[in-house]
Amino acid sequence: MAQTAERILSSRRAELVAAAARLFSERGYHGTSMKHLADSLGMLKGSLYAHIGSKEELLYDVVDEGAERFLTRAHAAAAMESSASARLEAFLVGHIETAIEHLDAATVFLNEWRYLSDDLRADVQTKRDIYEGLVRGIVTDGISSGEFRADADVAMTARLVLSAGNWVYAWYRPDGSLSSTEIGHRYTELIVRGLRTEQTNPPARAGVETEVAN
Amino acid sequence: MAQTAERILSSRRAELVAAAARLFSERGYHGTSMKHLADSLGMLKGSLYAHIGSKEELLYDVVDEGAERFLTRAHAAAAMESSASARLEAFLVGHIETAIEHLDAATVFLNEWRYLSDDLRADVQTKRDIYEGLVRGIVTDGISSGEFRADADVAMTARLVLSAGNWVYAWYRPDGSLSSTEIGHRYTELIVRGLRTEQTNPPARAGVETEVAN
DNA sequence: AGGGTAACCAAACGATCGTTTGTTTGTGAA
DNA sequence: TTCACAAACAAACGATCGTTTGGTTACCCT
Repeated sequence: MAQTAERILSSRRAELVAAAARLFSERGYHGTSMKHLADSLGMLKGSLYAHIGSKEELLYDVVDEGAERFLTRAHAAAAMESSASARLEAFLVGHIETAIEHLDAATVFLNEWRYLSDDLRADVQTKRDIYEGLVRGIVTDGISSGEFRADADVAMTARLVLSAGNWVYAWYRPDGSLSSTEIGHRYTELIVRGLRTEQTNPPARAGVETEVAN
Repeated sequence: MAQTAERILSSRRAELVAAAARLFSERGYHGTSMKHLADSLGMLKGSLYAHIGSKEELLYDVVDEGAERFLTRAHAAAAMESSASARLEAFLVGHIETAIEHLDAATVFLNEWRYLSDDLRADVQTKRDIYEGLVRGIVTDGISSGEFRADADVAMTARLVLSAGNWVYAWYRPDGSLSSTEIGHRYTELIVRGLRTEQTNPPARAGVETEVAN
């Protein structure tokens, strides 16, 4: 990838990418003009081209930055030496923490990546496939270890986890009462509880039944 | 709403809206020009304005059409006289069937509605709030009837259901092996299993574990 | 046969699009 | 003091943007 060298050398360029992430996430890629971007940085649109090659290159940088962040956290979660439930929780919590900490880049990664040209989009697609493979691997591990139900649908379970995480950007507001960690924890609880085999269910059983109304 | 009358009278207009739904879903609202739209219909861009008032009006029509479809199905599901699990399944299956049957409008409804001007977007936001309220109502009913765990998180559960349904557009391909009904059914199973109180768990317990396939 | 009308064309409007070019400024190293 | 270099300006490029205007078909109703 050609722009790695530039990215290391230029610090001003990183500011451009950060500003682009914010604008692309708010107004969309096609809804953001180079003048918008230049205005937000207090310069003229032509001056941007001292730092970048094209508008699309900017989009790729934002999207790829998002992809790399998600992948890094996911690899760490998948490599943990612990139960599948714990790894699934680490995966989902990591995903949601990443999405919220870098909400702009995550939003662009999820919404605007499809406007990349074929070559660049294929790059991103590869990373997305790897990402989904990591979740599926965790679920598969949980099944073969007996931790999860043997008849669990791996693909659909992985999709449910990703759906929960990927939709956070659409409803999360920074002033909400739940931390990103707490959100991930609660989602995981909901999902994992339905995945467990009976003997691994949490013990508190009699206590629950006393609270049943009706 | 002013354009209802026009919508009834003109059939050609409906074709414009349908073409706009397809293009907006593929290229995004800002990525679709009036020339794109006119080309797809074999006419000149200026001629479009015999049928519509503005490009944004077209976006609103597509988005609102999507919102109304989701709401209609959801009201029907919520009004069913059956268990909360059954209504939750009807809701989610209805959502996913609607999303897949009208994939273009659903995609635009989910992705492009934020580009509406403040007034029109507020209209849509109201409908989204009602929609979310319907899911929460079903979950709340399930808790107070004892069908769902008393400590279930209503807001997060509703969000999980909506996340699962809203993300379908992002991965579903018509050539896939699962029908929309089946997708909704499997998601519901995953979610509801984690919601149930213990005594309402499905009976088949020993038989499940023999079906190790996947 | 004539009037109405829906549908569309042809041409243009000013504004804005992403990008390029040549020049000027400020700053630190030699 | 000079040189180098990064950063930004000033101005323009052709293309395309959403929209408007005035005129031209073709068909239905009576």
